[in-house]
Amino acid sequence: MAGGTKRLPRAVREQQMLDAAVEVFARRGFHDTSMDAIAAEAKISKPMLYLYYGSKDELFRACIQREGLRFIEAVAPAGNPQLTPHEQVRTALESFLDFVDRNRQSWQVLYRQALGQQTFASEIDNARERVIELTAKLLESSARNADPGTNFEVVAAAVIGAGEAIADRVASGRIEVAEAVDLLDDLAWRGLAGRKKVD
Amino acid sequence: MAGGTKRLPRAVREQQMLDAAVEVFARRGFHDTSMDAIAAEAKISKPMLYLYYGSKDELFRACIQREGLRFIEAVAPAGNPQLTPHEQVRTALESFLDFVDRNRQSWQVLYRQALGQQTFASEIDNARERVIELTAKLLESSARNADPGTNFEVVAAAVIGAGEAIADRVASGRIEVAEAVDLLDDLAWRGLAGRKKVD
Amino acid sequence: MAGGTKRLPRAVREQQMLDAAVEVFARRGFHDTSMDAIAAEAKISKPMLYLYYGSKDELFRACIQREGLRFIEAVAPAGNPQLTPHEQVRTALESFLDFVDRNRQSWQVLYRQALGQQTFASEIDNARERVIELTAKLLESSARNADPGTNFEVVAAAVIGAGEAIADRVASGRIEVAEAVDLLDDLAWRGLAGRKKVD
Amino acid sequence: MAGGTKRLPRAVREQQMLDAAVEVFARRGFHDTSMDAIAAEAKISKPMLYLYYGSKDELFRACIQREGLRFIEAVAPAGNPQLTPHEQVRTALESFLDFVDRNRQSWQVLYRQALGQQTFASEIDNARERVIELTAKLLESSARNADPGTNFEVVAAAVIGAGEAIADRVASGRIEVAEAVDLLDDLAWRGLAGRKKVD
DNA sequence: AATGAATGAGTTTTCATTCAT
DNA sequence: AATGAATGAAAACTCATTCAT
Repeated sequence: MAGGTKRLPRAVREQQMLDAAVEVFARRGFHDTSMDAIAAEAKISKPMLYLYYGSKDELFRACIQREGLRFIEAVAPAGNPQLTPHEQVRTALESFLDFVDRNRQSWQVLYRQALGQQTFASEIDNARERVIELTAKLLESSARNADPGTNFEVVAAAVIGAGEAIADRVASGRIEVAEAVDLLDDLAWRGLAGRKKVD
Repeated sequence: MAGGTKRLPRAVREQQMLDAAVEVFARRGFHDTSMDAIAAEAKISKPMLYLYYGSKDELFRACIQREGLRFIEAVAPAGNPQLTPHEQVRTALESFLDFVDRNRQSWQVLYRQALGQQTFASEIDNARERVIELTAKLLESSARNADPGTNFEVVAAAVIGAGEAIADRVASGRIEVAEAVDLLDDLAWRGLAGRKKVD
Repeated sequence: MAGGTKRLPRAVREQQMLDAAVEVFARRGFHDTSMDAIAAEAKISKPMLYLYYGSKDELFRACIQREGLRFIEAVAPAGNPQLTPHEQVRTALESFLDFVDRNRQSWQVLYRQALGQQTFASEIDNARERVIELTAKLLESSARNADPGTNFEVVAAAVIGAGEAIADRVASGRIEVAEAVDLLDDLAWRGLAGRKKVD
Repeated sequence: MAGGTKRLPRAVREQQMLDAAVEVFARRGFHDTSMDAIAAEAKISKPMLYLYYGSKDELFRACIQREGLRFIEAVAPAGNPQLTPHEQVRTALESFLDFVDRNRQSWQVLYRQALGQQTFASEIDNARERVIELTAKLLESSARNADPGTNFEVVAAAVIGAGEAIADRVASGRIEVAEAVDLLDDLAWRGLAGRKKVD
């Protein structure tokens, strides 16, 4: 009677499980999260977890994947050709930091942490590289007058890196999204020297 | 009489142990490293480890601390007042990436990974904050003409974040230190828009 | 409408299941065989298996029983009164080893293995005892001139034991049926000491 | 205080553990024996078991090995050149069945059962083959007047097989060692047909 | 008649950690 | 000062078995 034991279609259960997994992984970290804990959180039995995801690793991988997708989906729309290059970059930044702000746990623990989990670092790096590529394209089209030899992918990596650092500050509440966006936008566009005049 | 059981002064033993610990933690990651493995690497017995460091956590903490110090020591000299502000920033960047290049394991696994280890994230964040503060000062004195309201600490965080991202690329051999320094220096100083002309 | 869910008469289903069970038990061993695997092999659902056989143990028992029957059926015809005693024994041997040769898996894994499965040892022993009794009768009538006090059942056990050992060698391909039959026949009839002259 | 927790030298513990393992494996069978049960029987903790033997499989293997050695040691002395061939065979048989009689558990479950444990069958077969070789040599030198083409190894296999079957009857108390020895000796030497005249 | 969905109960295995010497 | 011996506690994973449909 106690609410459990419902027969749910596969797809629903899958999400229910991922939700629980993300939640607990986020709260306690990968290694300190037991399958028992996830099962409990999802209000299902452990074997279900294994039935659906095969192993703890796979489950975590699935979490990363889903969150990665959501992440990309949140940032991608910035690439709207209707906007000027500058606006596009700004929008991307905004989407990014906004996503982090609204998904602090996912960001702080899933993303950051997975990088520390040898086994999954590549998964994360893939997602990140996709974001970097996307960003590189934005930058490329937004900085037409830049040095033609510019390696935009690396520049994008740097910019994303800066964004990540700021994102951490957003996620930990040390800075507001709006302020962060302004700062990064400004910094990216005009650099340190040009914060008033040019060097 | 036979091999082993040498009585070493405390300080020596401590380093011997930390060396071993860093080595193994770096190679296998925090959770996948057993105290057994560290003891074996240090060629001492496990109880010794506990005698000196009390617990695995403390031991790891000690590793972080030492590496953090080395890190700061490597970067600090950049704050040489004899150099122009620009030179100081450049030197700092160079020291930073150089350190990473020469200590890839420490960087990639100890530093990055510790961030994922809930328990130690603060340790790392402390070290990082110190670096950020240092950098903030450098930036502050190197950008005298900047907007007076500029929050240099956050800017520094962003710059360090960019640096970290690039550092990852250095550590994984995807980019050379020299090139990375040039790129970051250029990016930081003139921003995206100013890479030739102004926006 | 689409594939599956055929309604089959009980008897057919039963055989289909036993076939699958024997196949998988033989390939992987009792404990390493999951009900899932059997259901998959039989292309039916697990509950079906339980509906028909109640439990894994019962299912295995059913396998043993069926194979035991086939076994007896293969050997029994040797008891043809038209044949001389010697011929009968020889024929029995031949049938036995021939059965093993043609049912290597059944022999090597089902039979041998079941002996190791505490729970089923008795099942096997029963089947074996039936064979031994059969053999004992054959021997009794084929060795009219033997010591009248001879305990033929034990002799039969020994002979069957020898047969089993040789059967293992047949099943593993280390000896041919024909050669094995000759050897055993000779050995049984004349013993080690009398291996010079003919019967 | 409760008797446990003594510091024992490695060698002693090893035996203590093997004793317990053999005991429990024998009583319950390989798969139905948990490491917990063995640890309890040995009055030590489970980790010790793993420290010394690495895994359940290895532990079982160690049991087989030890029992196999004891087995061989029990039978080997029969190969005393002072005895006549006939005596040697008889002594071997006697040692064999005597060993089984005095080590019923070892025989009935370790030996028989291991054969059913896919993973260990080869271990057992090795031990058995060694016994067969030994026996083959005995037979060869005890049956000088046999057909020169005789494949003694196979004959030995048959004899040992017969012996095993009888051993089972000994182990289950259905026949006395003495009677069994006489019967097998007689059977082996004179065969079924020759059960009238004396040696 | 037939099955997809679900789980209770257990197993092996691994560590960080501590005595007794 | 130094260690071999020992363990409590927990985690991942599996499987026979049963509902609800």
